[in-house]
Amino acid sequence: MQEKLTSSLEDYLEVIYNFINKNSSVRAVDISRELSVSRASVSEALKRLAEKKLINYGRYDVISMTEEGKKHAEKVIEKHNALQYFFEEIMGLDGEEAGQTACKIEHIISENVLEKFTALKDFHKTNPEYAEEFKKYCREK
Amino acid sequence: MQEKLTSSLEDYLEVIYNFINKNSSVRAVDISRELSVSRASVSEALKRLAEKKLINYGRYDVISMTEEGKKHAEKVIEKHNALQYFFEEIMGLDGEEAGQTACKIEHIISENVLEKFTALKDFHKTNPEYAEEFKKYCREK
DNA sequence: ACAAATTGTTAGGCTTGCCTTACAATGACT
DNA sequence: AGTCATTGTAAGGCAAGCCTAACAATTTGT
Repeated sequence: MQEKLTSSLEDYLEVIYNFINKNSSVRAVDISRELSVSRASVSEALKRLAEKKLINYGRYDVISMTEEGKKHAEKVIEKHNALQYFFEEIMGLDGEEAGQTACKIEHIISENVLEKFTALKDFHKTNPEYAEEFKKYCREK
Repeated sequence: MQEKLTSSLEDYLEVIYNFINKNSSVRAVDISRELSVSRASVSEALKRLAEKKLINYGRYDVISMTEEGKKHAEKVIEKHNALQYFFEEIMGLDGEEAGQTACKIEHIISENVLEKFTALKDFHKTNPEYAEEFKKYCREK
């Protein structure tokens, strides 16, 4: 079901999802600003996402997401969050770099790897002493 | 010093480096087989790497690496190894998936993130009980 | 040494993803 | 309603990366 998307299209989808959830709608120009690309590029991306039936969209039309699109976006965001937690809370990177790194890796990891990161997060939450020990180790170097 | 390269060019560089170190020479066709791309694509990539002064190469010529090229390749390989260790020994993925994942992420992470992964590896080697605990946790789920 | 196989290059094509420029549609203000 | 700013689209261009097909150079085998 989950068709493979390019990193770029996943980025667009993610932004659309987040915007709709926050403000209940998105305009092409919002996406363009968020991703720092031209409005023309957004236009193209929307066309491609609509072709793949991940969003509902027609010329000058309101943007909405299909179920398929939502599912896909949620999966990407889930990966993002697991990675962000890992890099920030476990590896001790600052939020900025953790976020940037998560943004790139989220398009790469498989379902299986996501599960591992999620497990690691759960493990860390129930056993915070292990990560503490690692951070101490880093400081002492 | 370290000029930015695309993931693709880093892959070529890595293969060239590994081949030369193993067999003392590389041919375009070796690279083509290793990366599963056409010989034509290799030709283009070699031209681009030579332009960037990472390899020494001319028409029908032997391929050798410049100091700059070696340094860059070694850095990528260092990232690869740190990631491979992480995914295989710490996260418990099988070697195959650990390798594939490392291959993609190696092009993404910063020097800083590399250092973290390296530290985690050292930490894990001196304190194997922490990772053991995590693996146990995974098994019990 | 010469034919056959292998290897490397070139040319031309395709897709993705970006850009700019110019134009079309929409919205907001008076 | 008319004007102006904003927003969206279309057209045309560019680079990276890949491809195939045809051709050139090199190597191999006898």
